[in-house]
Amino acid sequence: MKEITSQQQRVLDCIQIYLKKTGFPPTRADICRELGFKSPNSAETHLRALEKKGFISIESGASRGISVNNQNNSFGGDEYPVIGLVAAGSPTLAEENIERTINCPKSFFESGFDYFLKVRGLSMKDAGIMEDDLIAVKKTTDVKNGDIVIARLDDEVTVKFFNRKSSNIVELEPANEDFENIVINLESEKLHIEGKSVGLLRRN
Amino acid sequence: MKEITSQQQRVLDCIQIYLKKTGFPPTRADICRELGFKSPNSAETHLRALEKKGFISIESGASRGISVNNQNNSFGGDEYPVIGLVAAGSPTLAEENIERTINCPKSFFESGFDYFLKVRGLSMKDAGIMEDDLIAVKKTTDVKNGDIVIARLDDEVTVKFFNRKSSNIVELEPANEDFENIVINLESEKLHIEGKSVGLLRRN
DNA sequence: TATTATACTGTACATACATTCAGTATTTTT
DNA sequence: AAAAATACTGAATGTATGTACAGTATAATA
Repeated sequence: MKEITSQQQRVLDCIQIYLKKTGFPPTRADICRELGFKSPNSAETHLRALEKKGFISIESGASRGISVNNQNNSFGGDEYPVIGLVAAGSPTLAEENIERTINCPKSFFESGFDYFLKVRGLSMKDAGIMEDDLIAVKKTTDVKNGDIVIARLDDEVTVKFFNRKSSNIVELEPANEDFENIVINLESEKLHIEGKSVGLLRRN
Repeated sequence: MKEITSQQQRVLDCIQIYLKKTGFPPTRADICRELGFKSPNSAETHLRALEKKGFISIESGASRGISVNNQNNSFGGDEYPVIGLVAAGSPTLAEENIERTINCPKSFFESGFDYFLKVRGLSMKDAGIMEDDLIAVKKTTDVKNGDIVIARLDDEVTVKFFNRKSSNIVELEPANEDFENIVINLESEKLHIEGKSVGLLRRN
């Protein structure tokens, strides 16, 4: 795959946007209209260049016979970051915390979600959450008792069941008898709820 | 969305298959070729019916101006069937066994996969597989010791660890101390390996 | 019983579209 | 310094394609 020029990139983007908007590829004239060209041959030559470089395929003679060569097609879905659950430090979306990204439909986990969190340890094993599992996290502070939450205590981030005992006592409960409940007095300790688990992804 | 007739369904399927294969919608003539019609008007009338019923939209005057009205499907992935793990009967892809489908990128689970299996029971809970989890199953008989396999014994389908003890003794091991190993003598009993687990999906 | 929807074949035609040819100009590569 | 790639305008042409019109026939509604 040779390098693409900026104008060719504009044409490629135009094709993908048109495709997403209408469901079918643009004609030469459509591309001209979108990008302000005045001759269909402007689009034509760009298409030929894109084809030569391997970015698209053109079905000869067919109207709108353009297909984008993108096997790992990220279009339509989104790239979601995978964040490592480091012992210290919050799971922010800062670039240095992002291990990689996963392409996944927006609506994949019912209530929508913001990122994947890679699990360390077995403190939630009885809830079926194992080491290296990816938890789909929705950023929210609106959590109910029984929710699996991503909580930050000082600089420690953990995944636990949320259980509000009283107005200022919260228990974070593991799902593993080898671990103990974390009891937090909100008056003396600072608890930050990063979000809650809305799903899980495991890849063998 | 009114009900679709079988012929209209064939046309709709044809459009989606064509779209997936080529990247752009078919012409009336293409549909005729695919489905054996001899007049472009056959395709035309079916398209009009599908449009009237809301399954597709047609851009008037535009070549190949067909778009499938499928809000949760503009994604460059595939529809994978979800099959219930019924106590009796094999998890075939027969239509009556398919609970629903999930749209998911082809490459979502590394080695590729064929369908999702909805888990019943807790026999694999220590492996982090809980009730109602969806196991991504790759159809294969090439399994190694330690793989989580989908096995059929007579008409019983189970998910267990695979462990070949000798040339004709296979053990299927649960991951839950409340359950016991299933020892199979291949000479007297018939074991069918449906496939193996290549991932897991859980939606809260 | 009349009417509408379904399910086709077959012909015809205007136009939407791909594609080629002829230019001009700038930049990059050889 | 020559050749090739990039980046356009503008006009022309053949055909790919949507679409309307004319029929035939059966099943489902009203």
